[in-house]
Amino acid sequence: MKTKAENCIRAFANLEQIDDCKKQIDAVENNLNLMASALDLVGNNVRLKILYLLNQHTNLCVCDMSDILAMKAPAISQHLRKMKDRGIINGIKKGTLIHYYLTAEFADLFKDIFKRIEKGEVLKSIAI
Amino acid sequence: MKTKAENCIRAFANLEQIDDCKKQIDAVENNLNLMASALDLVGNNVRLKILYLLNQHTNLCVCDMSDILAMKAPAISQHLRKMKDRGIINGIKKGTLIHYYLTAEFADLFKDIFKRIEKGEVLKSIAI
DNA sequence: TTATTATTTAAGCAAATACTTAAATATATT
DNA sequence: AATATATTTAAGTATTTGCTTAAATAATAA
Repeated sequence: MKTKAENCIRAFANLEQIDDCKKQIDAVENNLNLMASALDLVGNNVRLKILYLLNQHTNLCVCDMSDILAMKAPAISQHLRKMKDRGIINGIKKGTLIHYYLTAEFADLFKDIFKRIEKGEVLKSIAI
Repeated sequence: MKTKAENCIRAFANLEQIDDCKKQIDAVENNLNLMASALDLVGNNVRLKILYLLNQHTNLCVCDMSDILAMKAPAISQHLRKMKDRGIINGIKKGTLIHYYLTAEFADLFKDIFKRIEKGEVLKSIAI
């Protein structure tokens, strides 16, 4: 059944297109939410730097990263927990240290992004 | 010159690695910030849905999207402005309507992401 | 002109975010 | 056992975010 337009009250509104769009979103809504959530997780200065480092080093601990990024350990730890909870990184205990590493699935999903970062192929036009 | 470690005070800390990491980040810091900023912009439920729609339709106006996503027009408008300010979308006036569309640069950067959304190839492991 | 529709802007607010400091926990060393 | 180091957790706070409503602006139609 076709749902009525609530906001587009102009006579020539393309109600069929609006309806099609609703269906298109519906069909992949869960994927869209998952992807948005993943992009949001990675779309943070500190977290992206951590991930960039972990993509090249597999034996970094919290205090290493704390030194590298010039931030307090709890701040780093909280970012790491957030990423670990979401399954994009993992850690193994080495004595009192914990070495963090990227999960294979995430490393694969973001290998192009990392390449672009190295080549400077980010959006030229984007203004922060 | 080698900078001293502030947080890693353990005897066997790998100061050279820490220093290398600092240099690696330094070398691409601007790219990292740009990319994080772009990912953050797109990493929002509503904005990603808008972009997904604009990737398939080039003649949607604010009130269309307002209907499709069941949100008030100002909310949509504010998201659009944010994306327009950052140069990933643009709009052309058609009478009282404004048709929004993706910039070519953004459409190219995110075509893989859109494909993944359609195929359901998002991170399987990620938990929202 | 007046009325209508679409859009933007502004102001206000609740929720989320990212840091801080201080305290708790875990492991290793003396 | 006592100390030291690394990490996490908890609590507090300032900033940011995304929505809401109401008002302003723009363009068209009657």
